[in-house]
Amino acid sequence: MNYINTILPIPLQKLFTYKITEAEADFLKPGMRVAVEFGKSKIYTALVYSIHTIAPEGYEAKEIHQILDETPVVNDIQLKHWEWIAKYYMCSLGEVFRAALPSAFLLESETEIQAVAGFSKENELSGEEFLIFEALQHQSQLSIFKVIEILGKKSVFPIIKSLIEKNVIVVKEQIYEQYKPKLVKYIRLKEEWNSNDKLSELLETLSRAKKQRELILRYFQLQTGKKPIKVSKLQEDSNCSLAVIKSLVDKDIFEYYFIQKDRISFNGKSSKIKELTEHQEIAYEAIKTFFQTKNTVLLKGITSSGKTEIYVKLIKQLLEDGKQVLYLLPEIALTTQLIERLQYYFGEYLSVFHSKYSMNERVEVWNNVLENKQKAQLILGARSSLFLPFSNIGLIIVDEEHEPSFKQYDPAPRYHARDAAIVLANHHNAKVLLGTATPSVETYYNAQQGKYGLVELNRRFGDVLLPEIELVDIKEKHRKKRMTGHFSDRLLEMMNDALNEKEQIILFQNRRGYAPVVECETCGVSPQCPQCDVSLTFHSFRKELRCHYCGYRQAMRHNCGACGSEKLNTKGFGTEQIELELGELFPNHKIGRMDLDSTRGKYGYQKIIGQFEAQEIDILVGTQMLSKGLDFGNVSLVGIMNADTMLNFPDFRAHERSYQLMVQVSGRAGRKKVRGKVAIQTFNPHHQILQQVSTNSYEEMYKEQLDERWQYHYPPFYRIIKITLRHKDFNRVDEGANWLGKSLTSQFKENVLGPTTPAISKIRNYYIRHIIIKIPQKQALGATKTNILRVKNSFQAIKEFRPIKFNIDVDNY
DNA sequence: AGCACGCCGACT
DNA sequence: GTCGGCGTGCTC
Repeated sequence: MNYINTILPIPLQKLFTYKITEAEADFLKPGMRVAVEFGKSKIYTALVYSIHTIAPEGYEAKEIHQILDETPVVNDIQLKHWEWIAKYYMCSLGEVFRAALPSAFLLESETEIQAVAGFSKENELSGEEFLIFEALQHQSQLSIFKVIEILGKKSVFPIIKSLIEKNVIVVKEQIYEQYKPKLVKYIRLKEEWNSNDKLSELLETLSRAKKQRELILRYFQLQTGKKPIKVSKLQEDSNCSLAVIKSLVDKDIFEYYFIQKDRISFNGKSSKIKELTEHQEIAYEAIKTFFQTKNTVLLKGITSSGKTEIYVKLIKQLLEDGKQVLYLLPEIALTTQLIERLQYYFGEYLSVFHSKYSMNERVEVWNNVLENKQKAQLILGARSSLFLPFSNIGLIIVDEEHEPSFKQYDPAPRYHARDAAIVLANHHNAKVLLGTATPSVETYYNAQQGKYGLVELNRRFGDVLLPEIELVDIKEKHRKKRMTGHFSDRLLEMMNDALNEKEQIILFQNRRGYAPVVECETCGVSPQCPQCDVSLTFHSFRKELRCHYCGYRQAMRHNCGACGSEKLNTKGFGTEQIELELGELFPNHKIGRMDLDSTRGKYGYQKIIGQFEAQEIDILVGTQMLSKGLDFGNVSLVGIMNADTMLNFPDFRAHERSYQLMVQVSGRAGRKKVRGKVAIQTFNPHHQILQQVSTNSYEEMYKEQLDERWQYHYPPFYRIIKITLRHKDFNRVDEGANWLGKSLTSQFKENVLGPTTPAISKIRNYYIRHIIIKIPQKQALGATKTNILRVKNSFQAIKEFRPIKFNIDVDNY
């Protein structure tokens, strides 16, 4: 007997064994997909993990339903990498599988019912059964969804069951492959007309059809280009209707044919690579030298120092060596600006992989990488492109290495793309280049320790000076009544200067400080979300209150829900309000806003950037999004509205993050020619991080942060694993968390923190508890994880605790 | 994770 | 008396 072990896209640790025939055993290889029945009625896409002849004990293996691939869609290196991810990040292989494959590869099954021919005892059916029976007389099959619709209720299964028993219907699983190749319709002359002397004969026959004759002539004109002719093109050029073309096809003169088209195609020319400046050249050589002895190199180059040019030169060399290159960057930095720039150099080798791409587009990129096609030699993508089926990577670039968005938080696998990339590169024997102006403390530590090579680039391109940073004390400005709304007189003065010079301005308002909370002036109560432990935020656009955690919304009310007072005040400020204030302060200038709300949709965001680039917008207000990868030549002033909200955020990385964010945002100022200016408004200008930002002292910031990390047992000295418990019943999570806390403490002693209640203690009606486990460097990581899993098992053996949702997040930073 | 099975309350 | 609530246990 032959069997396969398969990975199913579910969070279960085990592999599942299915029976296959001998022929199937010969055909199947690890990495191919099969459709299998799982449970009573569900069909899943499973991935073949191994093929063997060992019969499982204790149960009878089911047969597979169908083989879905001719050749593997996942290769051995990927499987090895998945196993590392599952083990390191403490999740199941199934969860990695689900995250890795484009959703179109995970086919969906849908149950359909069909009538059994010849059933006539209609009077034996109940009313509802009859409804279904009758519907099936008009349609050959019905989906369960339709049945629900017809009966107007959710629990239709008993009725379907009874109909099956009475032999009225049968159930059929309909499987859909979601990927459809895109076909383009072309047209050509039928073979028999394809010679010169036939042409006159042809025109003769059509002597009475003027339009058709014109069309033929136009066709010949187009044909001289020797390229296939699209139907749409012919139609457009000839100005004829489709009917004319169709009648020629009907007359057997033309025929249609189809060519499978890639949705993502590049049409343009690539061009020569720019010469590197002297400093870039030195950095480039240093990187190459390090690569001889180190697998990972950190390129620490200040903003606007031209890191991209160095990447480009490295990529070029790798491509010439016939290697694949993966260029990872945070989603928000994946802007058209950068894509265009790289397309300019590597057009025909480049594919982009992006969550905003459609399912079909993603499958195409996947297949191109799998087949190692020319256009998939360089992949530009966000963290999930790590899962593409590379066979021959030579280099992985992780740009903006410090970006927190490289870490996936939910759902599992909770992996960090930078760290997973380093492991992936090892599997490929490839190199990793981490690039950033502001390395994360962990990475810089690794570089200092000699684990990574370190290359610095401290000159801006064209030797433009770093922006001049000014701290504005708004506490004092408030006291002296020099504030207009949220703007200090100093910031306004600088803005006026810039506008007079016809230069553009970026104002940065951190998302954390976004929430404009409504508060009653009489009793101090502000409206809360009924499902989460947060205040609702006010959105003036729709005059409503919203919860950012669950999406709950309600109309803005005019009196306080607690005391009835009509004195409601909006506290806090967000991008929206800044935009409003700007409208009053600068009525003659165009103002744009960029945040999650204003950039919905695939192009919403490009549109705003486009307008700003074209200098149609003078002042752009925005959140974090603004700090990444955007390059605007005419921006001379950057204003940070309030630096304190981010500094005071309760997280051991708050200071590091604030530093990074402020430096990145400041980097938007004065990228060409003139030296830019940055104004940072704060209540606390003596804060050491602000001082470090204004004097550009990364080293000092790093040392200070590292000291704190050492003192308080944080990474890179200790590793952190965070456990989250969630349940709708407050007492149950509370008891569960206490039990778990005790149990873990008996294992790991003082290295267990908590259980703690997070600042937002309830989301979507689920109460939350956190427990943090710190792991000293000398403590074995693998053994620690095994121990944690053991405790988890005994936790879940207690039946009151079993319904509590249990998440493990390894390296939750 | 889904999903079916099974055992208790509020309705035709 | 049924419908439907969600606790429990299993899935090759």
